Amino acid sequence: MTSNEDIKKALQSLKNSPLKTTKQRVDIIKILFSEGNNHFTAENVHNKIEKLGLNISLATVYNCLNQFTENGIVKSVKTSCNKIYFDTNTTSHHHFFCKNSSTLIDIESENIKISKLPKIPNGKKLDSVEIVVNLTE
Amino acid sequence: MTSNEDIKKALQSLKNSPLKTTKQRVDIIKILFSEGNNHFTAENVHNKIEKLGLNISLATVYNCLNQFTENGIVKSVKTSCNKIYFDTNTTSHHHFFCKNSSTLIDIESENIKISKLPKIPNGKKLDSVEIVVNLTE
DNA sequence: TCGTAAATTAGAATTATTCTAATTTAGTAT
DNA sequence: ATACTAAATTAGAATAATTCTAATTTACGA
Repeated sequence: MTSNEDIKKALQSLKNSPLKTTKQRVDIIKILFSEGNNHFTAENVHNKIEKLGLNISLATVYNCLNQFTENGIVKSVKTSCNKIYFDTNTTSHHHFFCKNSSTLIDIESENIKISKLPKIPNGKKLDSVEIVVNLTE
Repeated sequence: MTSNEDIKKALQSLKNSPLKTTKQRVDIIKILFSEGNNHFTAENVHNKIEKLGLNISLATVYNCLNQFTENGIVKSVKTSCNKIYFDTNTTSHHHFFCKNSSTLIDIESENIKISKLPKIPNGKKLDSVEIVVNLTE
């Protein structure tokens, strides 16, 4: 799929969500989805915004990314480096995390298999399984 | 194993490490290992210290926990709630994380199995695999 | 076009953690 | 025992990522 199609799809998701279609949100979606599947921190996105000469405050970037996450437009990933990454791949998948370069790389579901899961403790429900394969260089 | 034995073992590890055996470190070890395997944030440990009427600064708690981690006396676990937990279980294992109560529960290695791992990207080395099974209530 | 709830914003606040630099201490050598 | 020195402790400042506040602006249905 070309990045143009990705952008169109994400903009459509935005329209289908209860979120209003503002200039800022459209710009942020264009930045997020212009490179295919990718991982961004709020800071990353804000830097791109500044490079493009756009004017969107960091608070808005955080607001948008959080609301995009709540509405299934992006996914958030917590890593061992205390930063939240936002992932344009919203399918169920896992990650490599390179500790040296603080880089995330997707692991598609079919490339990793769990063959045994422990019993879920009483009174709790399974929410999700997150696998991070940590790498060094 | 009784908690007394756990404490003794941990104090022995401290002696075997290059770290000096200070009153503060001994007190912190006693707190950590008095309940068997457990998970603590630095704040948790500091609260217990205050309840016991001891006087150890939060900075020292952080210093000690980090050095204990470097020296294999405890293990650190990062969770999706941006806090570092310190785990008295230093064996290779995984975790349940309950999002509602921010509680960690150990999953012993034998109770979870990965049967397929993806190819490690070129130029990188496998460091560790972390599995977190997220739960809700 | 208006009205209103939602969005944006700058900057302050918060939270967890680390740093700084002065003081104290542990453990070794004398 | 004593003195020495590197390591440890400490209070408080600093940092970093993120969230909050409250004032202003905007989207969009009536």
